[in-house]
Amino acid sequence: MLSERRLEVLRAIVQDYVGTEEPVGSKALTERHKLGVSPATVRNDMAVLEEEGYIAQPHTSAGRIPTDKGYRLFVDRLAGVKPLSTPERRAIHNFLDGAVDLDDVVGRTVRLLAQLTRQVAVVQYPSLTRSTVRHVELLALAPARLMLVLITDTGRVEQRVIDCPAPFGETSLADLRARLNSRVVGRRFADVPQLVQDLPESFEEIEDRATVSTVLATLLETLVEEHEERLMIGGTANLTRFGHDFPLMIRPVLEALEEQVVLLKLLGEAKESGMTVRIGHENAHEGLSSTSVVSVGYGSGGEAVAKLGVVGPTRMDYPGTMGAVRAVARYVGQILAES
Amino acid sequence: MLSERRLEVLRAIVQDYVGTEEPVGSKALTERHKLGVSPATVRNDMAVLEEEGYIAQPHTSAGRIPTDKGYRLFVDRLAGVKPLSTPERRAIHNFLDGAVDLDDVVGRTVRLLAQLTRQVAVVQYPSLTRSTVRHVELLALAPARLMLVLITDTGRVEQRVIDCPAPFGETSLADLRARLNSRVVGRRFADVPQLVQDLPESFEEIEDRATVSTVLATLLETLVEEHEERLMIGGTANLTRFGHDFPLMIRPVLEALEEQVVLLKLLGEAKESGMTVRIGHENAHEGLSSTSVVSVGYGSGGEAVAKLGVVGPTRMDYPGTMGAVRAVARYVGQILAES
DNA sequence: TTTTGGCACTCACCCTGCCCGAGTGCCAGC
DNA sequence: GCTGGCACTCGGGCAGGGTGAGTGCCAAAA
Repeated sequence: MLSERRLEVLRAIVQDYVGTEEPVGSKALTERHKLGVSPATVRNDMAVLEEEGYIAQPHTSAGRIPTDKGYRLFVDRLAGVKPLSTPERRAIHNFLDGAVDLDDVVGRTVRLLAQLTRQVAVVQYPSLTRSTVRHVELLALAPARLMLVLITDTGRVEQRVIDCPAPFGETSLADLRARLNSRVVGRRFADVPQLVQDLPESFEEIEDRATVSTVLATLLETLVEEHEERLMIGGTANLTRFGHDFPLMIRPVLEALEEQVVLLKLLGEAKESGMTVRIGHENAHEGLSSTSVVSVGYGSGGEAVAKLGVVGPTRMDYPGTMGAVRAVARYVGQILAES
Repeated sequence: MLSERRLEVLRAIVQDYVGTEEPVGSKALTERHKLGVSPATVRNDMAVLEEEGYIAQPHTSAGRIPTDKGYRLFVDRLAGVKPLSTPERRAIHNFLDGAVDLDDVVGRTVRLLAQLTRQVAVVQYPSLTRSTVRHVELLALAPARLMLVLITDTGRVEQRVIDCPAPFGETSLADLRARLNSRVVGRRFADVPQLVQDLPESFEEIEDRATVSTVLATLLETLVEEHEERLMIGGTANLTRFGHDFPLMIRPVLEALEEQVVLLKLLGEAKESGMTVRIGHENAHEGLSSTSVVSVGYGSGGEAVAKLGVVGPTRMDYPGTMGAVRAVARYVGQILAES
């Protein structure tokens, strides 16, 4: 177990390194922080911290920098979540109010987060499976061609074109539309499959049954597809503030960010409730091994419908970032609840 | 007027520089290209080309690199558009077939373009004003709250929540929906304003008129808003291949790419028909002064509904890039026409 | 008039050796 | 257990010399 003072030294190292981006030595530490001990003592403490794997030296005779393990300890035990300042809070409101639709909300959120944290922001669209159905619309584009439009309570709209096996009358269409809606509106998407499974049988005409089956198949497919998970990223220009070695770091990170699958997995791995911080190599993806990901769920009610977060260098201001991420998530939740 | 051989020298310089990314000297030129003259002659030609502003030296006693003006001449007079190879053509088809909706088409296109050109790809969503109306849907979310859903022939879907001044009956709603659709379906969005301007008067109830006005106002607003112009970008990881000085270049470019407004203006400035190539400082935006933008319109019919293109270093393979951009645009047009 | 070979010149780049200073580890003393 | 002192290490910055690609110019050849 590390003594109180050693923890204090670690905290000081993390704070200084985050601020200066340079390895921090014992002398500088005692000057900037009131530790009440001499550099020599700090050196001894540092030696212990290094032995335990919390800090490391880039090379002999350089200062120390925190390791992933060091940041982990810092986040878990040494740092709180810094609440936002009033201007920042006001900025969130100003920025997010006045969004006209879901795309707009997500777009604004991503820009806001990027600006606030000065890092790369990632915002997931509300998940279909955790939303409820607001309306299902069926339009005849041609006699044997339908368009299915799904609208969720979170404002998300999905559409698919369906090629039907046989022409489908306007009456049957209205009928199907009505039955479909009466069954699923207000229900959660996750429950939809079992709510509609007997629909085809309730139609008399054989051709109609076939068409109904096709429609339902498309509907269900729309619900389960991985494609349903969309997200938006922004603030990639902040990658250039990664540090002096950014030319080396930036490429794998950009590549990882381009792979939506990777990002979705990243967010998916985060805890369902509360904030998640994944530091450096804790991230499964190779290219992100020198980044940290701070993510949190957001939603209109108590329940999270999706996640959002930021990706930045492991050397980031954790308290501030966590504060911004949490504040934004809360307010986006409110916005969604209102619309 | 430059002699034939001097043009040939310029072409050789551009080709070599694009390939090697290094200033090209007279000796290397005569070795790699069969110019039929000695290095000394080439040197004289280079001196002339430099005087005319087509090439420049980074510093005394280095080779020459093309200037923006040099690239311009190269693109206009010296280079054709390189047709794609069969595998590339097949890749386009494989990649783009099987897209389920418009988002998917745009997303795949952007990834495809980025991969093919190894540069940053930008794809604009089909413009609303140039599309035709496929359907207008009005849903009652609450007695005095409607959702307006617009569907275009290009598969684009826009929605807006409308707060009405007064409750609106289901009958009136159906009535409005029917009238709206009968007037605008199949028409171009640009024509919608004048097609619906007299709608409010045709309703008897005063309250209904107010609501109808509100709905129409929202509808028209949706059409004209700058917000209607959406786009998607991808392949930003390719920025890391910008050249040795990429750390300096990448930030302004990333910043410019984050500003959708900038990109929209960029595409907007391009010619309506045919391919547009803007080289270096020809781009209005400061941050893009060392990039070139190759863009072209695409659409389902003969008419362009939106544009797509790539952003890359001025030192790019123009013939290849132009070939890829054109080929992709053509095929996306086909896809849209089919759906 | 144009092309060519020759020649002196100019830099960017690389390698080397050097010094400097920040930072360390260790040890003896408090 | 803390502190001050001291020798040691090593990265970074700076100056200097060599190298080579590339140039401009000029006189001779085509």
